[in-house]
Amino acid sequence: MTSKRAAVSAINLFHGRGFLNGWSHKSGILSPPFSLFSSKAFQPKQPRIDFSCVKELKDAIELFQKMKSMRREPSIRMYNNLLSVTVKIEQYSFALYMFDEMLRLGVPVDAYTMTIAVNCCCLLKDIKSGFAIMGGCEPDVTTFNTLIKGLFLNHKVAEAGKLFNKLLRFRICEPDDVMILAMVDGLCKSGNVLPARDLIRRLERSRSRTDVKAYSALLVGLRKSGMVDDALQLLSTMIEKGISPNVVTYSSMIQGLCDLGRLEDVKVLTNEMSNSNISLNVFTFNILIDAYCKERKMKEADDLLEIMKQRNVYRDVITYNTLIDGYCSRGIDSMVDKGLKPDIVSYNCLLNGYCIKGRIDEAWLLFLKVPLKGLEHNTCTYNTMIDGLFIKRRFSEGWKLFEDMEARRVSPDMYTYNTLLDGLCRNGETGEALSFLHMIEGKGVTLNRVTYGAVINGLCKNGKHDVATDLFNQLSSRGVLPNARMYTMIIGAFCHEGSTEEAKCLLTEMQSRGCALDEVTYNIMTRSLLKKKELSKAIPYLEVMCEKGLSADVSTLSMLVDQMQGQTKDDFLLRLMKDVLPKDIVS
DNA sequence: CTAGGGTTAG
Repeated sequence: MTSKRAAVSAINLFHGRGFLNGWSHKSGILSPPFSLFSSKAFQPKQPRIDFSCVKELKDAIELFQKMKSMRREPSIRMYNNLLSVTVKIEQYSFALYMFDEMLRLGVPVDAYTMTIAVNCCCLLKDIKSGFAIMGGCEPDVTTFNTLIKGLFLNHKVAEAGKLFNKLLRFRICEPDDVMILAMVDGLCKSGNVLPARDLIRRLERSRSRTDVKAYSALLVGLRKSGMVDDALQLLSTMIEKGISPNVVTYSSMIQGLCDLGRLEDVKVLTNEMSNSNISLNVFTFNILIDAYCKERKMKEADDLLEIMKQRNVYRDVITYNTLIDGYCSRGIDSMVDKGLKPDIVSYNCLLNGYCIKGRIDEAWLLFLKVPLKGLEHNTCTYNTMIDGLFIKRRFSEGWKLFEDMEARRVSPDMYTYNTLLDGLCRNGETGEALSFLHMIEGKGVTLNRVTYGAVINGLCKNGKHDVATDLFNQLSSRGVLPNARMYTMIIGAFCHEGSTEEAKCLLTEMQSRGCALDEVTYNIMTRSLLKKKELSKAIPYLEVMCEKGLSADVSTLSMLVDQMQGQTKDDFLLRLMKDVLPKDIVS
C-alpha cells in the first residue's frame, strides 16, 4: 500500500517545494487501529440521520449544527455522509467550512473526508488548497484521481501529466481504471486526443488492459476532433481485444455518424447493439430523435418515440427540448405535465422555433418571460434572440440586446459574433464588419468558416472583391479551411473582375480539396468566359454540367444563345438546345 | 446513506 512518506515526497516533487507551508493540524488524526470501541460489539449505536432530506444549504447548516451538539459524537461516516450530500447540492464552500470545523474540533477525519474536501477545492478552482489538504492524512488512489481531474478542470494539463507520471515512476500508487479514465478524458477534452491514444497504447504494453469507459472517452475525443472513422476503427479494435462496448460507447459513435448525416451507417450500429443485447437508453434515443428532427424526418422521430414508450424508456428534459426544437410548436406544457421542469435550453429551443418562423414578437415576449420562470438568459438565449431580430432586419434592436448581454456579463461566443458580423454585412456595413472582425480576433476568440464566410460574402456582395480575396487568402494562416460556398464566392469575385485564369485555378484547387462544385459555381464560371467572348472555353464547363444533370441559369443561357448566333451549330450545341434550354429562349 | 468515472441541446 501507499506510504505517506512516498506520497508527500511525490507532492513535493510535483510542486517543487514548500507547498505544505501554513498547513498545520494535530498529529495523530487517525484513530488507533485497536481502540476500545473498534470492535462492533462495543460500538455505541448511532442514531439514524436522514441525509436525503438535505436539499439546500440551510438543511446542511442545520444538520451540521445538530450533529455537533449530539450527546454521542457522530462517527466519521456520519460526517462524511453529510459532506457528501453537501457536495451533491453543490455547496462546496460550506463543505470546506465543515471540513475545517471538523479539524478544529478534532474529529478524526479519514481518507474519504479528505477526498471530498480535495474535490471541493478542485471544483472551486483552488488546486493549491487541494494539495495542501493532502498533508492531512494518507492520500490513496481515489484522492489522486480527484486531484488529476481537478488539475484538468483547472486547465493544468501538463501538471496533470507530470503528477500521473510521478505516481507511476515512484510507484506511489497503482493507477486504477478511474485514474486512466481521468487522464484519457482530461487529455481529450483539453484537445490532446492523440496523446490520449498514445497513453492507452503505452499502458496496454505494461498493464493488463484499459476498461470500456476509458476507451469510450477516447472514442468521444476522436469523434469531436472529426476523426469519426478512426473512432469506428478503434471500436472494432477494442472488440477484438475482448473489451465489450456498452450503450455509452455505441451512443457516442451513433452521435458521430449522425453528425455526418450517415444515418444508414447508424442502422449498422443499432443492429450490432441489439445483437449484443445492449438496449438503447434515453441518451441513444435523444441522439437519434435529434438526428431525424434535423433532417425533418418526423415520421421516423415519431416511431422512435413510440419505441421508447414500448420499452419504458422515459423521456427526459433533453428529449422534450429536442422535440420542441424539432417540431417547433409542441410547446413546453406536455413536459410540465410529466413532472419535468423546463430548463433554459427548453426556452431557448422554443425561442428558436418562434424566431425561425418569423414570429419575432412572440419570441420577444418569451424572452421577457424567462427570468419570471426563475431561469437566467444564457449565451444561447441572447444569440437566438439577436439572430431572430436580425432576420427581420431589426439590426439596432439586436445590437441593443448585445449591449445588454455584455452589461449583464453573459459572455458572447463565436455564434454571437457570427450573427453580428453577418448582420453588419447584410446591412452593407462591410467596413464596420471588418474592424469588428479584427477586434474579435484580438480577443482570441476561436472563429470558424461561418464567421469568415459571412464577412467574405458581405465584401463580395458589396463589390469589395479585392478585400474579400485578401481575407480569403489569409484563411489558412488562421486555421480555417474554405468550404465550397467560400470558393464559389471568390471565384465569382475573380470572374467579376474578368480574372478568369485565377478563377480557374481556384476551381481546380477546390476540386482537389474534395469540395463539390455546384450549379452556381459552374454558371459563374461559364458566364465569365462568355462575357469575354470565349465560347470555346465555356463549352467544356457546359458539357460537365450536362453530364452532372446541372442546369444553366437564365442569364448564362441568354449569353450563350447570343454568342451562338452565326456559329456552326455542332452536335453538342444542338443537343444543348434541345435538352437544356427553356422553350421560350429557343424560340 | 462513506470518496473519484465516459455519452445528449444553438
